[in-house]
Amino acid sequence: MEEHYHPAQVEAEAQQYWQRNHSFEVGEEAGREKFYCLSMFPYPSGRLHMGHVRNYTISDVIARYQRMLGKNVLHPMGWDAFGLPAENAAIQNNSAPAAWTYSNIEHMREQLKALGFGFDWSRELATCKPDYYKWEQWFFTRLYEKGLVYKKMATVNWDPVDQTVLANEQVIDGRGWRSGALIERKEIPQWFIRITAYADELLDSLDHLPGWPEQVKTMQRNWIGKSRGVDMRFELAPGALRDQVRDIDGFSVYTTRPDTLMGVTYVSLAVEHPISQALARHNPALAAFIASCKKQSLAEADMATMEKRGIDTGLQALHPLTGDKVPVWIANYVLIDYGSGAVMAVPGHDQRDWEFARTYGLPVVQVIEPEDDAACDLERAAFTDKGRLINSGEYDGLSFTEAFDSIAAALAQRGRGEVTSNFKLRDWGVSRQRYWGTPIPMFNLAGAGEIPVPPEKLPVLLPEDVQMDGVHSPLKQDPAWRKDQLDGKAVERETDTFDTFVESSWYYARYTCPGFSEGMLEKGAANYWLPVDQYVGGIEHAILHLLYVRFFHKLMRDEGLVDSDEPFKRLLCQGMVLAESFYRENAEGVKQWFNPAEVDIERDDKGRVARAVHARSGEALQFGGVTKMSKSKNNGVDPQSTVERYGADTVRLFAMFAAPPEQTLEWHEAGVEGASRFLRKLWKLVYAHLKAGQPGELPADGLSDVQKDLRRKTHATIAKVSDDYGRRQHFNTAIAAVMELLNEVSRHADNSSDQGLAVEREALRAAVQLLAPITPHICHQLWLALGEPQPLLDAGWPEVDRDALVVSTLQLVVQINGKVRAHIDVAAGADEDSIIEQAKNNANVQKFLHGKAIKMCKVIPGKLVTFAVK
RNA sequence: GCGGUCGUGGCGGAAUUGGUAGACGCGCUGGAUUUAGGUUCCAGUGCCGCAAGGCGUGAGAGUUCAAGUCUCUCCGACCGCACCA
Repeated sequence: MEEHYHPAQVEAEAQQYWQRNHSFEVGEEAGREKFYCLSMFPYPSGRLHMGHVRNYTISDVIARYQRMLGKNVLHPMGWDAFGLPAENAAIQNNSAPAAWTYSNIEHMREQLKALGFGFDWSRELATCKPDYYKWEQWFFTRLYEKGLVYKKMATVNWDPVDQTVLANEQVIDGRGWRSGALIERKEIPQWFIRITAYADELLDSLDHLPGWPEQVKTMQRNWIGKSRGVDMRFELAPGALRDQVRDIDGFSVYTTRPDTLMGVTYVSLAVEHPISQALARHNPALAAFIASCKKQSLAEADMATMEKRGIDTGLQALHPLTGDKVPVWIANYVLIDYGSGAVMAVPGHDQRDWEFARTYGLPVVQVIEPEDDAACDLERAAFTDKGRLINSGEYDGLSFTEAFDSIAAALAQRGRGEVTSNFKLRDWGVSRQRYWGTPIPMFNLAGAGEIPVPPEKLPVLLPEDVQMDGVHSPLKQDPAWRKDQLDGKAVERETDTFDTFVESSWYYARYTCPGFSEGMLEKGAANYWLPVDQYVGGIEHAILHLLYVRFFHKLMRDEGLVDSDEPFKRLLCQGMVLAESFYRENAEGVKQWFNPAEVDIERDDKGRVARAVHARSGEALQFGGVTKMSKSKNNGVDPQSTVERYGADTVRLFAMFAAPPEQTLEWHEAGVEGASRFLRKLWKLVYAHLKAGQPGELPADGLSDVQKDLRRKTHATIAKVSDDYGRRQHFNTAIAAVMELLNEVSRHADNSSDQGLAVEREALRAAVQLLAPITPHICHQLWLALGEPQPLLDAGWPEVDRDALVVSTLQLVVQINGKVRAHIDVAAGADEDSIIEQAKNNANVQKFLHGKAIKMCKVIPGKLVTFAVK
């Protein structure tokens, strides 16, 4: 064994060993417990970032730990290869998205290998390859046959100058990012998958996912947004304007608060509502209002925070119970996609309606009063709590529940409404007007209608050798590509491509049989490995991706492809990676950001940052806070250069040590150095241990107290670390526990006897095994150095020797009125009375008990003795 | 705006079931060794105080013998919001 730790050499040797032995290539083994560990596959953006490193280190640690427990572990990797950035890069570099993507994959694969992740590379897949997207296309046509796919008009961001559709991301302050033109909303026909048909199941089966974080399940529940309410019908009142909406005689409204029905003072329609559209054809003011709304952002966050505006249509509707006339308005905050695109406005009891009514001078009527002493002043705000009805005629005095039922019954009796459930969840629009994606496998017919592309014509190939003009999709620019024949008739190919969430909704299943050419999934393999036992990925995917995947799994189940109901048993959502940011402001107030690697920090004697200075120029810089690593703040730390400098094990160790996985992680160079220092120390301890001689057999008894203490620490550490890996998934505390163990080894070094060496050997052997999932390279080498016959990967997990944990005395805390006043050592088996006696005899305890009456005295076994005195 | 999460020393964090707040690491201070493989080792380090002790987990209240942990109100930061992935 070398005296000094040389990470580059150690890591190259370990990686060569794994590669030579195909250590991570696995197959189905009947009768052996399997474990499928999956991390979210990366978008091949060009270089690995620290978020990737964190993600894959977490899943690698879990996979290696499960393997050491003896399981058959699948840990695959692939590429989420379609998407917008490839198109942008292609334009910039004047290359094709495919070429750019493939070269990024090559580079990133090497970066991943350098980090020593134990992936089964034989199963690697890329979603932009026809043998992958072919089955996605096939599956879509199956869904079409089942009626789970349909086409409808939907809104997109339209750049009127470039004549193209933009993603929300490409709209900045309401303008196109290239043209700078004011963006308009435009309705175009698009394909949808009927996720709402599975809304109830997606909601209900959340209750059967104990391995998912509660917050993710809550977010999904709220996103699905099931509510119970009443769907009711407002007839239009007779009047002059009725002619303009001749074929429409009313509209429906959904509300979860039918108890407030007597407080309705107007109704509001969405801009896209058929009545709004019809009236606008005759009314220039309405048309102008609608046109101005079309300039608004599509993003819901903007919709919710924008100024609420509206316009009176002049039309009136009839209240479904009283028959009173209420004015019909058009308002910019009414969503066409939720409910029926119309809302009944109750300004007294809905804050948004209240603000709208205040702005436009509409009446505010109170129909609910508080049941408790809650504040209710309709001059200041709406009263939105549930309460008791007033000013509601025959319903006065009813509670929320009573009023809900009575009013719903009255509406039903008149044929004006019924109790229904409603979902916030909307069907999944999968059409994208872009080139670099899976072509949607549909033929559009000359007149109207469409035909799914038959299986023998799949895949619909995406041409890879294209020129990007920077604005339009090459598919849409190429009339020849569109043309096809079906049964001798000319048909036209759909030129839209799929949302990339479609590819990422089933890749986990395809990993079980990536080369299968006879179908989407090979059932034997899929059902051996699925469901995934552990999924690891960013919290930013908590809703969309994770909901679409769950939906797809159920679709595949109903197609007979998989047996399970849910794709992922256990889910871990890791936090973001942050770093310090530094900038200098120039005379125009423009900030120039400097990478932390170029900044020297001067500290005061308390260790606080006193001054930050640009290393090369010596210029003073401003501190921009600790924020998410990003291009815009130039605070990304490059994994590759960090690996080259410190080694992969150090990078992995720091990533796991600096925070528990679900929290944000602050990347600090000094912390990385600390991790590196620890690995050198570990190496040195093993080296010194081996130099001291051969250990003897570990004797059954006759150990010194110091030796017993070290054995106790060793086995307590094994127990703690196993729990941290398996149940808690808190790897930072696992590492801290091993650090404590090694601190004890170096403090109480007793390598002068065979017996002492044996105890030390046991501790070091355990430490190497316990760290192996996190720092596999150095542990691989140290394990060999310790002369172990089996490779570490398959050496198993250390077992706790319960006998080593036995203690003869315990330290208890003595509290008086909740304050710690003494520590006492008591015999392990002591009874309560003698413990209390011993506590009372303690000098400091006596001082605090003196002259006081003991009101209460209690022993919490193994922890403390507490007195309450007066 | 809606939904979710989080606020603990100079910093990252620990405290797992209401029971010793600050494990482990970074930084800093002092000392020793060595000036070459990004040294190493020892001691100290929440704040106030000579000490006894007091104070202390974003702010304010509450429950309890006991609250970082439970409840309520408020403040701040972050994530998601359906065409970024």
